[in-house]
Amino acid sequence: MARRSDHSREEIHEMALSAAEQIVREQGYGGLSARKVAGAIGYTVGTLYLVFDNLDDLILQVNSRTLDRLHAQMLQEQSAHAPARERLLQLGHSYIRFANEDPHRWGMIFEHRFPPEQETPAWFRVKVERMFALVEARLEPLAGEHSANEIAQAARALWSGVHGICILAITDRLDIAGVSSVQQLTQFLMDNFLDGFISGCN
Amino acid sequence: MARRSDHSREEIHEMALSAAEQIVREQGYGGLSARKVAGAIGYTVGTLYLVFDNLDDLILQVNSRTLDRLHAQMLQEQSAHAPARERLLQLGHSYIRFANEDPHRWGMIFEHRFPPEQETPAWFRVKVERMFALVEARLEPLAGEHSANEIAQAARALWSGVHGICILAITDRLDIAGVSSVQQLTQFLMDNFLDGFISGCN
DNA sequence: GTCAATTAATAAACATCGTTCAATTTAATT
DNA sequence: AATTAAATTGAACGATGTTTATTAATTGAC
Repeated sequence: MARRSDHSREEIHEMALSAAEQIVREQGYGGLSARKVAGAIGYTVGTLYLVFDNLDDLILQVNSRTLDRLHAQMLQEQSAHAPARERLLQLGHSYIRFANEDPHRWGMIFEHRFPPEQETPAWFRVKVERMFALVEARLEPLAGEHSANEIAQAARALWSGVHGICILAITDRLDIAGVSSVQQLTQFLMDNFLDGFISGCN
Repeated sequence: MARRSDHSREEIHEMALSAAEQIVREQGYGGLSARKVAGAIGYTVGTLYLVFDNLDDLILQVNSRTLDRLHAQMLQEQSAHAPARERLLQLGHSYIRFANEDPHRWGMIFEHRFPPEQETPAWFRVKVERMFALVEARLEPLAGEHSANEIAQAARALWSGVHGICILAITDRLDIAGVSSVQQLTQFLMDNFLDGFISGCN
């Protein structure tokens, strides 16, 4: 096994992903290109294709790591002994903080379209599911007599809502400015939804 | 004023927008290119740049028309004499139906990023605002003693939620299939949010 | 009716993009 | 040292957005 440089295939793989992440952070999804990534790690384009199937593959792996970091941050920022409702709010705030600290990297998860007629990879869905599971877990102790199905539905509805606020705010489609306004709007959505869902008056 | 063909500048403008809309409908945002649009109307790329500043300009104008159609459809599908709460639900269903009937054209409104350091055009914000205004109007009679500010916030929170469900469903990030499931989830979100907001128990 | 001025439209060019692949350089094996 | 196999390159291909010099057609003046 001859190799010209000091980098193994795995090292190049890792270097490329890191370089791509930095490019996306600074220049966004649209600023990412194979040649930029290759240049940043001191190789040529051809080498990238030894390690990735294509750019979509590379992007997918960057997105995978972003989803992992997001999940880890949401987990870590939970204060273990707080009441469930507060922890639910914390999840929302974590999500928004994450998106706001690195909007391009977060955004690429949703900007990137899978090639036509190639469906979303199963492992990708799992990582999204994992996030809903976090919400479900905090929702459960609040759900009273709601069925498991309803809890699952509530988690999806609520979290889609948080995501909706987040993406509209970051892409400047809501006319609100600053993170705190977004946090506030999210809290408003969650508070009212939870009041309704917990149904203090049924 | 010499002209070679039978088409005025305005006609070419209109033809290009129509062609672009069809391309986007069939092939999505990523399938749109200046040469495709030019070819579809029997001209070359150069001609397009006589009529549009650049591709971003063309896309912006397509998006503008999509927002207009969306707004018109939401208005038209309101049954005038239904109670406010039902009309609110109708707005949500209209939105989802619209997105589902032409997901690519709807999606481009949100996929397209304005060039860096060029902020969102004011008229674009107005058209988005106009949609929130529709929601606010239906929310008002339900809002009881809530302030105008709270109503505005509720409209934004609620509609971001509907949008979030819609975009996650269409980009296949929610594991739900079919329009009716999306409608159902939306109704679930709205019902619970409204129950909370109207605050039957304060 | 002819000519000049003006505009419509094109075709070619540029830099960049994703992707492929024959050619080359390096290291390991014999 | 010669052979073999892998690592890496660089050039090529077609497509992209955008610009511009050139060509073609029409108008207005005489």
